[in-house]
Amino acid sequence: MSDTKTRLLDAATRHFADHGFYGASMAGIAKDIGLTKQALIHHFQTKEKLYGEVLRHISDRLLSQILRTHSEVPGPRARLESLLLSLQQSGADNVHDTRLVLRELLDNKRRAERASSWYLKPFLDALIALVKQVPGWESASDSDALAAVYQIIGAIHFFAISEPTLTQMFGKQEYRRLGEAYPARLRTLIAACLDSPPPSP
Amino acid sequence: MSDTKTRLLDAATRHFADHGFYGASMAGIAKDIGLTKQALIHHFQTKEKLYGEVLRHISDRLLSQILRTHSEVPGPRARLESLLLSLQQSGADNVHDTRLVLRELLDNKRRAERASSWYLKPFLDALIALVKQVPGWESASDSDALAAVYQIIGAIHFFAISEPTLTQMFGKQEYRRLGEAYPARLRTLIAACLDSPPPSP
DNA sequence: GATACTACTTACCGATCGGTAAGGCGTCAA
DNA sequence: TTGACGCCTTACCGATCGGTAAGTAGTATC
Repeated sequence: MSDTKTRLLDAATRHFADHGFYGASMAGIAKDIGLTKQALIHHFQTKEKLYGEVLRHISDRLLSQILRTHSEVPGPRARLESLLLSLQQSGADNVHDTRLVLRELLDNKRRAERASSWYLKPFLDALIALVKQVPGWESASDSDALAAVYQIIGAIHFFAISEPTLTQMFGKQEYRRLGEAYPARLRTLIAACLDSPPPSP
Repeated sequence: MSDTKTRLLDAATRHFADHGFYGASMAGIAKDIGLTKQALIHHFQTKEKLYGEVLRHISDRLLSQILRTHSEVPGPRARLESLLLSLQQSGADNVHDTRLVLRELLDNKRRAERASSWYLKPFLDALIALVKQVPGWESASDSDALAAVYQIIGAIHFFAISEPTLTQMFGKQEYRRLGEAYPARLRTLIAACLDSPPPSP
């Protein structure tokens, strides 16, 4: 991919994350790197296609990076924990991506199907399979496994998008402390979730 | 408040939750209840003011209802649990509200300050104070208390907005089971969070 | 040197946006 | 009967939206 195209894609990711699909304008995205709207259209044809490319780009980053680098961690439980912690780290590093994922979830109409067949579904499937390998969870239903892991994902994503709000409410320093305390608490949260498997049917 | 105004406010809430501030149009909101755009403008002057009224309306509902009805529950721990569970119930009953809150968090620019001084701040302050009354948490810092409770809120809100996506991914029946399993798991999550206070300084 | 292609520009289009102006209609008061 | 007011309409405005058309500069191919 050409350098210009990559820079356009990055700018688009930022704008879509900041203002949503409707709030972001083609002209604004292009202007961000000193080009005109038509240069952007030249590379991506339509706004919808541009948005699709942005999503695909994010999906590639998240799924390949996270799912692959943890396949060698020994034991389902350790692997699950490592995977979720790196999801948190990834969310902290790439806030724009997380915010876009959340926006996708909120736009439940025509876009919900895109989100499902895209980012969340394969990810959740992998997590559910992993949970059911953890001792005590072998006979758990899919919904129980999903419920357990969904709470953790919620805790991760919600925190990831809250940086500006929390910073403003409690100050920069307090937020920094919060960011440091969070992974540790997340680890105990994961442990607690996995230590209390659902009653066997 | 007149009946028409209430209906306009409800329609606006729905549209803002579904499409965001920029995606929602004044004409579309008004048309939803068989009126013209100018009737809507007549009642609320501008789009910004309408949006502000929608937020205030939601804030009133959530804060008064949730915070007040649980002040009589005995003991900080039971009160905290009851409060969070009713937050979950409220999120399930009023999905539009939750989705609007999440959108507010995502629009971190000029709107973040509104979200903080509005819905989350008093709510979080109350929760932090409550956590620090729980046995074992008396000497905890604000950030530790906040981190603990923020995970739970994240788990609640993330699940509340996921209904359409989860339904589509796993089917209606599976989602129903998930919705039934969630409060129970939430209770164990809360217990786990409060049972592991941070190390005293 | 002609050709063709990529990368971009300016100029322009119709549609839609939020908002203004002015007026019609019903109700209530004087 | 008249005037004032609330509620809502049609008509219209400028700005901005995404997208099209046509053309220009640079570069590589032959």
